[in-house]
Amino acid sequence: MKILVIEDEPALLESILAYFTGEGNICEHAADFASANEKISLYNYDCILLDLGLPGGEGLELLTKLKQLKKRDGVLIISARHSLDDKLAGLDLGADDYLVKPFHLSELKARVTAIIRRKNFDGNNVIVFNEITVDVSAMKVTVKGNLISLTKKEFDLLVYFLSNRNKVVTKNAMAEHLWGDEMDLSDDFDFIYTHVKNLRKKLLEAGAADYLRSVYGIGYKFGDI
Amino acid sequence: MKILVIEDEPALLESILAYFTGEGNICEHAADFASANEKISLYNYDCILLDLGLPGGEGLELLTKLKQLKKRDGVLIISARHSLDDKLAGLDLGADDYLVKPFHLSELKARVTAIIRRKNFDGNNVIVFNEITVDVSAMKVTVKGNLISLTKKEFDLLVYFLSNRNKVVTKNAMAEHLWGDEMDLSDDFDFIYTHVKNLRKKLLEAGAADYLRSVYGIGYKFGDI
DNA sequence: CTTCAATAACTAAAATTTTCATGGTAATAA
DNA sequence: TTATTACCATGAAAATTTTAGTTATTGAAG
Repeated sequence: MKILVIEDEPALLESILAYFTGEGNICEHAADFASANEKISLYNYDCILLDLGLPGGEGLELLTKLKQLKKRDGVLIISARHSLDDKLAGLDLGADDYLVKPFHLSELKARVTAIIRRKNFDGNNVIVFNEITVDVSAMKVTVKGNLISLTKKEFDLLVYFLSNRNKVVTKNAMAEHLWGDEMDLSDDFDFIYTHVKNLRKKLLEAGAADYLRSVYGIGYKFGDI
Repeated sequence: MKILVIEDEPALLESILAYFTGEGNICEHAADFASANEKISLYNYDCILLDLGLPGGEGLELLTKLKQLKKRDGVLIISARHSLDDKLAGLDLGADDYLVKPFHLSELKARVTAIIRRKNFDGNNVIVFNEITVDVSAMKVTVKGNLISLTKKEFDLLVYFLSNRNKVVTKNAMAEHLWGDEMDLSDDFDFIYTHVKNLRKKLLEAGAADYLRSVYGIGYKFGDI
């Protein structure tokens, strides 16, 4: 999953990033209002971790902005104890949850997972698409009931395709989702073809129908044939 | 196991903490209402030891709070003799057991163990998984009926795997469970591999099937092959 | 002092990701 | 139509990352 961490305290930022990256997520971060504002305007995230005490601006404005932009990123407010009012205001402005500092990283993870599941998978952790099922929390994929083994990139790719089923997804969007801002989008990331190929092959070999179509010059469409 | 000790008398708190930590549990503590309230809201514990005579608030409210939060932490009330009514009220509010001061630590431990067993293992103290059985209270593990000897970490690891069988558990989650929040989760704790390896080896040597799979980049999965 | 478990450090092995080379296919324009 | 170009598919090698396995050090318990 793709997560944006907006936090100005370096130590906390680092440990959050290390934790979520270690869990296999794509993480980006912003340490001040301006860069946070830019990130949320330009990109989409599965979940945004928002610390309200930001230098350079009022964190709550970011929530307003998200609403204006009609984005549907999940937002978890990380609040210092004294800013209870901000916290409640944040929920009013559309944040999905809040967490009071200090907290355990596992608690943070649990809440982030809950938000993502609610937003992306209607509260389920299993996506079903014809003969394909994907258990997001257990990282398990079955085709016609048989478990198949995917690498992380293949898995992420499949989840991304499935949460955008029947829609054309651009190569840029895929790259952005799977590699985050480490990826220079001016590069041509041919290696995405390799991952697509490998995923495709494993699905077909397991007996799935050929749901993945390439869209010349744009990207791919995964969905009903 | 993870235990929260809510107690304001320093001497008693210390001895309880020392005792349970010495038993190999992960312990946290709170000495007043506010911090207790925060802890129980944010985190989950296998068992909470709750002394009702707390500065800063009414301890029984914590039970109400737990119920509101739909938490299922075990709760053992540590009651001064005179507060019999509170004690009974506590049981009404969902506490699992009570213990009148003064008490022997061994008595306390026995009750805590009983609560945890009831909550986590459906009243059994034995987890059975194919040819592996784990007696949680006796810390005994058998494979095909033969007793094998595990160290504390190996044992905890096995119990953790078994209570998350067939699910991918991340290295972070394992670290959090086995070492609590003392562990800096932004470190890479390679030594966890050593414990995994030792556990794996002992199980295999005792004739168990190879139930433990590593999940590249994420962690491990213990379960049916 | 000895022993054993926990941790650390390091090397080897394995798995994954990326790069590279090549051939094919679709769009575009002369 | 055909040449040209950009794009996609594939196989395999290379690079990187992650895990396994060894051995050494620390620290506590007996």
